[in-house]
Amino acid sequence: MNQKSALLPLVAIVGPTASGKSVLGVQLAEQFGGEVVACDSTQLYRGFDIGTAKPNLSERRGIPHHLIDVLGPKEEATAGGYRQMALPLLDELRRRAQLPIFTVGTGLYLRVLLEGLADVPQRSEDLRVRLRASAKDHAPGYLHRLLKRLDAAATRRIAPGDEQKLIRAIEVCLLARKPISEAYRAGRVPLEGWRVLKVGLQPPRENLYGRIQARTAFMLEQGWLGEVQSLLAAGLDENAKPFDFIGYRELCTVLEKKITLDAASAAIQQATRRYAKRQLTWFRKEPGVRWFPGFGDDPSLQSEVVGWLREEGLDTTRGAGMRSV
RNA sequence: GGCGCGGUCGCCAAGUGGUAAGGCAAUGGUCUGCAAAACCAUUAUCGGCGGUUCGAUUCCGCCUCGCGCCU
Repeated sequence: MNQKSALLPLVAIVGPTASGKSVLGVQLAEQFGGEVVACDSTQLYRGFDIGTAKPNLSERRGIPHHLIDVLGPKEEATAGGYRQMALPLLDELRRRAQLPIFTVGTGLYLRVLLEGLADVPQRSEDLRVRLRASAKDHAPGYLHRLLKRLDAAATRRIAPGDEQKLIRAIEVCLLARKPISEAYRAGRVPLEGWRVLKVGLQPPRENLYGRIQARTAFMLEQGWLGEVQSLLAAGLDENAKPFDFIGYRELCTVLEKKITLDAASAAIQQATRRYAKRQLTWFRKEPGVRWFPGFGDDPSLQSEVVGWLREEGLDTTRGAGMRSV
């Protein structure tokens, strides 16, 4: 990293879905002269707008938003891929003296951005297909035993039933021709040159669940079902990755007349609650977060956040609060 | 009013005279390239009262609630 460049501030807003990260992000961008960077595995995809809660143009209030709509439905979002897109973007924002404000729904992506990734091969769909096939041909526990032969240390950290993680570990061992735990020991290259300020939104659980209910209804009013219909009408494969996002599968089922819209709505709310719960579990362990107990669209919470960021040395007097700290 | 069937965790649902499967949900957690994913853990004393019994959720009686049928 360039040692001569000053340490610049970077804001990351973490919190569960529907906690108001996007609204707060725009607010902070206006106050401190910044731009919003989505850190969300689903907002990456073009065409999947309503269900992924992308802020629309008027909600963006003229603030540039990045890393939204950058993938087509057939492309694969990955944590490493996200980092590769985010790093040059950060360079650009640094050059333009804009405060980067990440709205983080996908905790893994933020961690990978900040801490880096071990130098190991990417996923290989071919190899995965073969591994899954031979797992079917063998007795249960095959993948677990296979990994144990390749890397006993790694096996201890993965549950025998977690096929997804077993396959990834096996894949890395085979492709890298060395144990994955050895590759991990070599360390990773963290993000440098930025001082990361993490703002955590933590509204009371019951209120959050209420928001989820209201937002689901609102999304449906906004024409979510129609969005799904036109995606399918445009010829998109229903098996494309983004259709796995919360709600899209359910709404496909509604279009097939297999369930009612009300049933879909209930299922969507439930899936969203569970997702929020997992996010909270993840973020609770995120180091260095300054937590605020409420929603990002609450003006009093917003001013608390602004106050905290000022204390941390951010500058609101100019558009670009890019004073070195 | 009578007859029949049935009341097992928030929901669905097995089951046995010796102290209650499973699924879903919920909650907690794990996670270095599918993460809005995947996985792991935890959660009941069987409608109420009494009887029989060494021991009943399981057998008997009464009560209660639900469903169906009949008059």
